[in-house]
Amino acid sequence: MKRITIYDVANEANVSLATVSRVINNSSVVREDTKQRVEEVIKRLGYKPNAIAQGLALQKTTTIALVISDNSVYNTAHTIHGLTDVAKIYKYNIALHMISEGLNSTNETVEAIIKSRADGVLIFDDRFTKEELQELKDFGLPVVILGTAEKYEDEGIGSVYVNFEKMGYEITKKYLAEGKKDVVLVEDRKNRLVMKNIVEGMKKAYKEQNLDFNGYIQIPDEYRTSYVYLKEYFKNKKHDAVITYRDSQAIAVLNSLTELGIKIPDQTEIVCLLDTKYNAMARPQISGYRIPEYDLGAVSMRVLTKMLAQQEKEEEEKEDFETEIELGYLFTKRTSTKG
Amino acid sequence: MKRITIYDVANEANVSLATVSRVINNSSVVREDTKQRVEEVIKRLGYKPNAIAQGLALQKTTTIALVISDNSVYNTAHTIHGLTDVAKIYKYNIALHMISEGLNSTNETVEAIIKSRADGVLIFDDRFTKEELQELKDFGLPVVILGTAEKYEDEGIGSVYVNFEKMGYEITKKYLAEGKKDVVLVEDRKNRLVMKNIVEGMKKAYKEQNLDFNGYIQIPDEYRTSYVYLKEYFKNKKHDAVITYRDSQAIAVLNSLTELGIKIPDQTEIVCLLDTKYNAMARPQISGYRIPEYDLGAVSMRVLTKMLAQQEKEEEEKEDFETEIELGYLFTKRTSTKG
DNA sequence: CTGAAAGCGCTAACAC
DNA sequence: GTGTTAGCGCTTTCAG
Repeated sequence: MKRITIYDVANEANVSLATVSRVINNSSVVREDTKQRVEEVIKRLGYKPNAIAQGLALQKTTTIALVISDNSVYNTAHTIHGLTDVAKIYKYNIALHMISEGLNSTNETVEAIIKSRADGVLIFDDRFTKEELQELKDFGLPVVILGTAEKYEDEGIGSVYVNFEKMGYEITKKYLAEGKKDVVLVEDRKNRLVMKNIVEGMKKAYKEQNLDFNGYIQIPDEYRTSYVYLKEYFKNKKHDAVITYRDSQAIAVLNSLTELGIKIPDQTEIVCLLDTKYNAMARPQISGYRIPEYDLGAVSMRVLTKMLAQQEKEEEEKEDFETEIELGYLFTKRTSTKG
Repeated sequence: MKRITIYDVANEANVSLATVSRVINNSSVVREDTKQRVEEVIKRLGYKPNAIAQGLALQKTTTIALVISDNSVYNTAHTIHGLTDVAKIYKYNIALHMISEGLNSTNETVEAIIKSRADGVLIFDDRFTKEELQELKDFGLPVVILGTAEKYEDEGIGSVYVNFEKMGYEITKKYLAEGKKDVVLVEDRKNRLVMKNIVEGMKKAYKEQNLDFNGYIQIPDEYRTSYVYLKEYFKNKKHDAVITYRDSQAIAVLNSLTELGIKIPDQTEIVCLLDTKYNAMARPQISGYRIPEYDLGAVSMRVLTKMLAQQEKEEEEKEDFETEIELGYLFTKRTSTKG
């Protein structure tokens, strides 16, 4: 299996490999006729430049390492779509690093990324430690964290996120203003950091009314699905409003309450913070916050490419630009809520 | 930003770079004390072997190109999970190539994969032409196609799939045997090849009873969601059973029928061929075929690694093994079907 | 406008 | 056991 190299086309076209290199890179001024000749040979021989060799010579791979966790992979499709679309525009390749519970750690992933000599890193996982992120930075890799609202500003790490604390605050405040004092949040064990943010927002709203928030429904370990637990839970507890993060939980709440004969939204309202099409398919339809998932990916990739471009520049040319971007969200009222 | 190379550690440890290479590759017999010394230096300097340089020297990258289409990405999470888990075991990296409508073609993707010098290719998209697949093969790349039942045997291309034709045949046959002669299938425009397979299976079942199948409900172009169309459609049409491919369509059918006052499953039964957790959340719960999505990824990656291992062997040592693997499926009866 | 040659970081014979 | 050296395929000065 002999693969065509730049030497082969140089020989065949009676030019030096430098010239071939020039035509495949559209660089400098190659005389039109020799360019034509070389291109003809390239086509005839089916030559494809070896990106690995280019990577070695140029000291850059034009690939971005994308880190996803086995938790997040189940709802990152739109985000990945956005991110790959932008990567395409800037001609970056994507190396997928999946963090799979029990199989590999964030630590090993950092190691793998560094060895791969990716040019930058996009992380969709909130379990990386400061030290691990620092290791990437020390290696000269721009890093963008996606989806969490933690502040990394001082670390020089980019981040693109939705402010779930604010979301939790706003929705709770609204209910409290309506005199509904019993607003609860259903735990999502797969997304602890987001949960923490939401809880903080809700607490803040309660505190403003001089009330204590203690409506965090934690699902005990022995329950595989929240549905099973919730169905039991709601037998004795009534709430003004139930808030969930994931669509499946919102639907579980809906089903539990409906089956217990509780009227939605009259007796209890339901809101899902991470809206999906499935919320609209439930009956009654579940209200939710639509977050810009595609943009989450697209914007973070764009921030990363900017950081990469910045690296290339001379010290005095560097521009200042935003590396922490908060994305908006939009409440979509459906029939699981009133007013 | 000076990065540590193998020379740096060789100097620091007072050995040649060959020795360093030996210890990082655990190869041959390096004396224990020099090994220790080298490892100490590697650690102290924070040296990480450059996978790009290794790739150039070894003529292999230990990366697999994974092709996913913007259509399939929305329901490939489990498959990707399975596939990355196995890749991890065999220490393969994954390069993600997303085919995005309008942004890039299968053609360009083939080009990118070849340039990247990936060692093998996993394709989760049914739009590649024979010529494109051939081009990959001509370059010496083992290819495994994932998810479609087309036959590539003669092309020496692996494939791992679920037999949807059989599924369509079986479910239809069952209904016909019960005397229910009006079974329909709802179109899914995003998955034409699968649709074709299902229709063929259903036709076969009808033909065996000397009946003609003409229950393929095609959604006109002007309808953005099947729900809108179906709700109108079912006003005048009653069927014994409605079959869909995607969960969202099954739920759309369920909602349409319920809202029109049609009793499920008494008047019409609903079956979803690609079962998901959302089917279990609908009320009544939708029956469906559970397909082994995780295994689809895991098995295809395993087949690919076998093909890769085979390449390494001498001609006479090559073993024969299955490169076309049909995965099973399991019908999960819920309340949208009787009997 | 084009060619010669050095170098990117590493591996793998081949010596010693 | 360990060192020397010739590539792997490409880019990029530097001459001409």
